[in-house]
Amino acid sequence: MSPRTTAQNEIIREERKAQILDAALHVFAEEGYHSASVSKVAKRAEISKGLMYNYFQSKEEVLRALVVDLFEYAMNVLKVDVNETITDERFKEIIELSIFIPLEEPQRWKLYMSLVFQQDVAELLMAEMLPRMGPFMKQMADYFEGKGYDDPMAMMRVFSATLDGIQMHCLLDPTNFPAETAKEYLIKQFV
Amino acid sequence: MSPRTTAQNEIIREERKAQILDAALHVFAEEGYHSASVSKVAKRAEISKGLMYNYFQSKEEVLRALVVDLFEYAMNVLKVDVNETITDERFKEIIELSIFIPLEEPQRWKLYMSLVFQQDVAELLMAEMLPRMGPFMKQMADYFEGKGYDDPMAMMRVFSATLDGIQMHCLLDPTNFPAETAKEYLIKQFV
Amino acid sequence: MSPRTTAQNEIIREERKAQILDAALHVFAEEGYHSASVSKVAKRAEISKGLMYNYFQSKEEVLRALVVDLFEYAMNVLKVDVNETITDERFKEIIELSIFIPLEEPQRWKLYMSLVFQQDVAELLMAEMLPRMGPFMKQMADYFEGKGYDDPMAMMRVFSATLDGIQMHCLLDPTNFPAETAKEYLIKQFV
Amino acid sequence: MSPRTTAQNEIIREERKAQILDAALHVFAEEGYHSASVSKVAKRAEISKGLMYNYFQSKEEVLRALVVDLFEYAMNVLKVDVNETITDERFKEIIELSIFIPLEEPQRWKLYMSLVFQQDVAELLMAEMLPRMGPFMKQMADYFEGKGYDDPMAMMRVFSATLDGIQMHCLLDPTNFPAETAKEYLIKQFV
DNA sequence: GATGAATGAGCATTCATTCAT
DNA sequence: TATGAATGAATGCTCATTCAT
Repeated sequence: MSPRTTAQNEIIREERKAQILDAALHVFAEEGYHSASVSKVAKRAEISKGLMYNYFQSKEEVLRALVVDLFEYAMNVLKVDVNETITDERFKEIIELSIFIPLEEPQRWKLYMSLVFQQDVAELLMAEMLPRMGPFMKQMADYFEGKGYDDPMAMMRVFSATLDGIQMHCLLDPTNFPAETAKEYLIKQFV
Repeated sequence: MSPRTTAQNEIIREERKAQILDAALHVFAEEGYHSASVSKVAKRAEISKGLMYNYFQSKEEVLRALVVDLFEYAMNVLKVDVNETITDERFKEIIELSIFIPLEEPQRWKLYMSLVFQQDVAELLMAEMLPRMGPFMKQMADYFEGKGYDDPMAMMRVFSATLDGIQMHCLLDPTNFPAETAKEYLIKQFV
Repeated sequence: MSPRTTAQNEIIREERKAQILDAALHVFAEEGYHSASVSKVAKRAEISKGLMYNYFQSKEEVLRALVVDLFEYAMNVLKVDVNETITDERFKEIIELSIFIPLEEPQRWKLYMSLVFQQDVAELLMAEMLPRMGPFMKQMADYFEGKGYDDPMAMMRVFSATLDGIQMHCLLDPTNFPAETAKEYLIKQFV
Repeated sequence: MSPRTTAQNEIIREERKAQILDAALHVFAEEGYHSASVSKVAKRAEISKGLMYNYFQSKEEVLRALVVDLFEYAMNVLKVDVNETITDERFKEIIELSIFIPLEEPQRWKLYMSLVFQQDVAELLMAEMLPRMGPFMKQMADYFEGKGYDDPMAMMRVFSATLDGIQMHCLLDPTNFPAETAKEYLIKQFV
């Protein structure tokens, strides 16, 4: 019986991690991070409770990993490349993707939203997110600068806030919120 | 000889209730509804845990009372009168108040925001809020109708979402968020 | 405002006590002594919790009083006179009354039965009951002695046990238990 | 390398369950089901409170298991075989065993008796017991039918009640109750 | 790598009892 | 006499985490 090679182990580990994070995403989103129990996550991941602690040091560590994942996922679907210069066309695309993508994975986004306002968790969240967000925000500020705004940084923040508000309402009431109207409105105002 | 009069008891009860709700507001806002313990609320209110249950049937009932309070407070500070017709001047006022008032009582608003995305709690929240919100939303839709928008209801929702997004960012980063820019932007776009 | 006279107070006290005991009987019987709360007893008696402690030192004291009451009630309905000599006719009457009276106030008897097997309560119960029971048991033993039994005391205890068993089953299943058959059986065997 | 095998775990589980039930039996019997605390049961079982909930979903579930156990134990010691026809000899044996067996494990029986009259618990108890009791009661009714009684079912119930009464007194006062006299009396009357 | 038995601190809630009025 | 606000210890139960295997 030859033992698994290190490489094989690495693959197994990655798979297991993904499995756990996927389970955690659903359970946390459904019940809220604090109410959700590690047992339930383990059960959903079809592994033992003990094994979870082999992969993540604590429940909080699972959350942290989830948040990092979320960010990477978001950057991917928005096709962010922090080195390009944003054109009007590209800006429109960002708006469209931002509004419609959350609807494809509402669990992920609801979880994220629910965390932002949980003071104790938010700090952890921001510690992970902010450094990663910076370049993207800079990029958008540059776009607004090109548009001739006095205070492009401020404009970028107003835009971000507006977009977040619309995403939020889309998530909370996906069937009734007028996403299309919102999209057109955003494009008219900001592009 | 005689015990406390009914009136005296009524006063005590009202005071205590306010005391408990105030404590709960802070503790829930700081730690999130689920993480916060009844013990901590009681300690902050400087009463015994048992007494809390003399005033509220459960932790959830405290939350419910808090939410009702919040709504009434919001309607007051926005000086809402659902029978008036909203003028441009009045609409400007609503925007200004909406942006700056949360900053005066950030705890209240953070709590509210944290609840919206807590799936299990959100239902409870919406059951209390929606019927109360309806008339105000209608009033704003009428304003947009007067402005000649094709779909005033949709516009109202986009406006609400935008405003919520801006309030949210104000709350999360009060020192850096450009509230003044946001206000001017909202007035320019919607009034 | 003249104060109440001592005599008037005494009457009020007796009434109140009866009121409390009646409430306690029902609440204890319905929920069991331990599960029943003093609050509920007070509510049923339509007095304040505090006042209960004016009349009884503790929940246990209420129970004790209830048991004493129960015993007196039982002795009354059985028309016990410890000085008479029991005749066959009288013995038949005791059997009949013993079987059918519990059915008229099942609450009282169920409570009593539920207490007998609650070790902690049973001691208290027996401390109150046994001294009061003694003479009546003696009286019955005398009856069996007259019947020529070798060990009349033993016979009395077997009879008591039999009677208790039948009472118990009557109470537990009043609609189906063949009380009439049981009565006839007892009379045939013991008289 | 590998964790405990399923078989090993099964053994541990069975042992622990027995340990908990044994502890619960004593604690419940001594203090009554309602008064007894889960903590005390755990302490007596020399395990943590938490572990109890690994084995039983609730305090009530422990009780239920105890009752089922009790019944099985009773059927065993009475050597019940619901398919046999009861002879006089066998009937005598049932009487003897019924009187003397409770004395060997008084805790078990006292617990059982204490539950019968605890209205809320009794339902649970009967739901478990009645379906199991039925065939045995039928068997005894058949015996009385064979004896030529008019209403063998009624006779069976009178007999059961008598037996219960005698068991009850035996348990409550094992040192003084004339068990031998009772046994002879029962045999004389019913066999 | 993997299990699940085991822990102990913590939770929301209840309740007998006290006491200022 | 009468009230009910107030207490604090106790209750049934949950759960993140540890650890022997």
